[in-house]
Amino acid sequence: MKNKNVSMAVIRRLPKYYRYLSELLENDIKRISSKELSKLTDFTASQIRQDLNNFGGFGQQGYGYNVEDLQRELGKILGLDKTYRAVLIGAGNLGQAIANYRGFSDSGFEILGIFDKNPKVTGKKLRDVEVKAMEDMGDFIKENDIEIGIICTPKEGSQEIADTLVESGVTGIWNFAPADLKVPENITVEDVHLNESLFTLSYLLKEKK
Amino acid sequence: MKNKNVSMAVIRRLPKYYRYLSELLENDIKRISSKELSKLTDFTASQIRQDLNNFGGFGQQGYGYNVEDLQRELGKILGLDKTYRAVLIGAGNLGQAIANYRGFSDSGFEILGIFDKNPKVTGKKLRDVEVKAMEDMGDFIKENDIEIGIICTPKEGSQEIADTLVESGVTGIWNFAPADLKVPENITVEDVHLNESLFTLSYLLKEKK
DNA sequence: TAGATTGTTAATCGATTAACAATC
DNA sequence: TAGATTGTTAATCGATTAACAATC
Repeated sequence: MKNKNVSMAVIRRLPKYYRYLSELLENDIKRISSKELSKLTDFTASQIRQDLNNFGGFGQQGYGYNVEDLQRELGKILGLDKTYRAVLIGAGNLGQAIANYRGFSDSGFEILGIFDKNPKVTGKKLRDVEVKAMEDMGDFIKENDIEIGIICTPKEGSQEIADTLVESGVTGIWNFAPADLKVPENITVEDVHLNESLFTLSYLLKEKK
Repeated sequence: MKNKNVSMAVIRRLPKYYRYLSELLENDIKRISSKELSKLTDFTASQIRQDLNNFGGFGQQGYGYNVEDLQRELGKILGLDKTYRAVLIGAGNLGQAIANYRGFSDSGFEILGIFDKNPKVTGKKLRDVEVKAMEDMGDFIKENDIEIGIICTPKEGSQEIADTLVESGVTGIWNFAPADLKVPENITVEDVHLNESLFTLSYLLKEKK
């Protein structure tokens, strides 16, 4: 698999390919050309072929791509064939929403521990997982081989939480706190900055006037 | 204000500038150079100057930028000086989290109506707003001059909801459903595709091994 | 004034699009 | 086989970085 130096632009398009291929599969469509996939995704056919060829030659001249094969291969490329062990920090509104989000466990992400610093919340259960105190997090991560931390706290304290996660052995962080976390370069952080998304919407609304 | 044809890449950096400038302002820092801002944001100083100059010459040679002025100007550029009237559709986990999210009303977004198709949910209150039946949405939007619709439903039905929103006069959609909504080109859609973010994290984790 | 730093033009880099030979 | 469509190279486009004159 020749997947060296794939640009972030390409990587962020992969989930969309995967989504449409999964839809096609559900609808029992067997084959698709880059041209047809272009209509669905709004990427150009040329770009689609370029993107896919970063990972291998999945198509066939004169035919196109086999939907089932390509979907499965993209799933592998995205790492969806494996399961990840995760903890979630911050059992507020957003944390609860993420913990209860089904699409999440469906994609192979298991939330094994939930932590909150608020004693009023600890002890409660979310999806069969009891909310524990922040102090217990480090040991829990080590004992349970946790790979991913999901930060659903306010920005205050988020850096300290990230530090603890990294010290305890987590390699990836899904960060919903509106802050840029500083982590060693071997650690992956994927941000979901709702504020920034909202501000972008605000800007675009104003411009369209 | 010479803000024609500003690229999306630039626009998506603006909220980050705004966030750091707001932090500097809180810490009573009066001035900042592009070089210093570069250290905070991890964008290059050159890029920062280019970006800002899309909207005007906010700096002063030999001095840098006045934090308070620049923060205020960026707020205006992002449209944060105005309030937006919004409705939210889908009072599930995520919908509740968004409805209760404070940073949201703080940024000038008011959720005036919440709608759900589930009769078990309608009638309940979220943040003083009663959840209404889907059928009432169109009229509510027209009567209350709603500008923004926030879609927090599953992908099933999300396109129909978008259609109703647009028909009723909404001009912007904040979309959390994992689908690409088809809307007329004068309508703005800002997507938050949690699935795609998660898949990207999954991919990156696998690569770092 | 001298030093610092902007605003802006020019150079570079990277990503997208176009073209087409290979081939199913 | 003829038609279709890929994989891949070359051309174009756009975004980032570098450089520096203007100027506070």
